[in-house]
Amino acid sequence: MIFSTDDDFNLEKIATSGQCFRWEKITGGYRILHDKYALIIKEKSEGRFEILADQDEFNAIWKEYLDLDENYAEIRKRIDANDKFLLAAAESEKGIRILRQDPFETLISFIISQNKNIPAIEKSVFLLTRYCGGEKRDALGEVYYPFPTPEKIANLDDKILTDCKLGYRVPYVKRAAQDYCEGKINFDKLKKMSSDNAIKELQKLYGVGLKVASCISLFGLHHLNAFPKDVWVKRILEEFYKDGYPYEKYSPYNGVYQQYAFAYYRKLATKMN
DNA sequence: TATCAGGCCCTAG
DNA sequence: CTAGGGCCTGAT
Repeated sequence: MIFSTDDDFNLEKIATSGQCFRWEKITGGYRILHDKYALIIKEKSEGRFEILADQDEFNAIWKEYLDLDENYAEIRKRIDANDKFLLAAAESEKGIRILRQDPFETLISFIISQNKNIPAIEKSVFLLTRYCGGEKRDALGEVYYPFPTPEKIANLDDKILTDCKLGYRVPYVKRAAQDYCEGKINFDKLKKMSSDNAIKELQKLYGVGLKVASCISLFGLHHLNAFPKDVWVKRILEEFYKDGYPYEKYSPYNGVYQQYAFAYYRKLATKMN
């Protein structure tokens, strides 16, 4: 089917934004893996997308995942006219959306992400899905692996997790899955909390610090106000917001602006080198 | 060979 | 409570 949108929606920008680790570039578009699902999507012309899914599947899964009920152009309009850096960042990076990813997948993926660059994260996540098996086929008949269930990960041998290149994160990943299985993590409850409180709760998990907890809040619980501070964002704050960052003014969309700023700054930084 | 990458744990002070 | 060393791994 085809769907159209006149809101910000750029596949490549989302794919490279660092919020998701299972988008694969294919000719003319992407194969998106999410939870146990797969979607083939291609942009046919400006704002017109072809997807290999029927209307029911689109409505049931992908519409929500791609956050198509949110209006990102409106969110961009709230940026302070004097905030030159953020205005430039949003103009350059518009098209990024905050996906509504599966919370458990997000939890595990961002525990894995620590001290890794994006290709390394993608590799580890892929290996984890492959070792867990459950082979499925996408609409083109190609094999993919669903994201493993908590039970599966909780019962994996440490040797397998090590083979996924998880290194010292092996016990973190395992314990997160076990905690979930034991009912110690309630994502529905966390979703209803403020991002600040959810982050505090998430930080109680072994191997989850402030940065990872913030990413889970933003990308897994869809708390658009969560503001992950990695080394790059810290540099942005030092360079452009010496007198303080206007979190209050940008509430409740701090996380969206963080994504623009992060992507833009990284682009500037890589251009320099 | 050393350093760093979208951090976190743990120990010392 | 804050600072700093150590840590799997892969890239440069």
